[in-house]
Amino acid sequence: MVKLTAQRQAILDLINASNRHWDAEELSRALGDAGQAVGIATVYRGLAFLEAEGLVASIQLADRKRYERADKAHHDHMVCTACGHIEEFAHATIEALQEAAARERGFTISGHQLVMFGRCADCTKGNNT
Amino acid sequence: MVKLTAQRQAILDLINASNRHWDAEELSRALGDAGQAVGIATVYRGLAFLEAEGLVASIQLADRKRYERADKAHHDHMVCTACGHIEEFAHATIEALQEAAARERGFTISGHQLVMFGRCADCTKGNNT
DNA sequence: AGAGGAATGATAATCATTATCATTATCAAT
DNA sequence: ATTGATAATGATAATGATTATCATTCCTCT
Repeated sequence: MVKLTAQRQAILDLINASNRHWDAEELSRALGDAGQAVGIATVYRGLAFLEAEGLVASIQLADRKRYERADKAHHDHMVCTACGHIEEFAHATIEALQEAAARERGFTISGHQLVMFGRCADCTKGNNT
Repeated sequence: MVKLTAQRQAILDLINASNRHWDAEELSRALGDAGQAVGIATVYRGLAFLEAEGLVASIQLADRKRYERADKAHHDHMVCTACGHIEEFAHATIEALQEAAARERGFTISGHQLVMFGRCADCTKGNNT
């Protein structure tokens, strides 16, 4: 079984090269621009594979799924509804309380997602739409 | 401007009548079964209106949006990935910590969503798929 | 070199949601 | 009650992200 193919490696490299939160199409386009064209279907499959292997992480937003590096400590996200900026934050206490709440209810949690929506610092000041 | 029409009232009544988390199609089907047929497009528009008015609340899951009563204290959700059961939980401390984290970063939060995924108590015991 | 199995890529299909548009209902003023 | 303006409805088409299909290509092992 092959697995980490050239295309998947290219996707992974691109994600690892920054702190961006990419969607599938952005990745396909960026790879094309870099001379390493990868079909959109392959990008989707590659992302599913990379995520299953724990090599990339993702957040499910309302409209699309976005992927980011996995080699960071666990964190959650604040999404600016004005400019799209995504900011990360980690909070050990919140994590611990979540787990406790799940345990109390007999839930075996396999994951969670906390997303806060609002206006980032810049947009709060600048009065963006 | 009219607003709370018969169809919207019917949607609202149905949602208020239980603790279920409905998606648009379930609502349309249930209304049809109850002799009060409402077109699917009207259900979507009605839900958007009702949510904008604060009359219903929603959670955005990976695949679809689900609506529930708004006349409950704020709470978050645990979703069972085996049976689909949705359980609610409220945690004032988590809420407060979230707000503090946002404030620290200059974020003006307008909302948030915390969803935990895993197996509910029954499915953990019963070994469902 | 050839076979078997997996990955790729172009494209069709799917599915939730939104847009379109003709028709109908509602409200206010006559 | 009739008209007119405005908004809502419902059937259906369109959209957009994601997944499935399938012929072709690529590995890897023999």
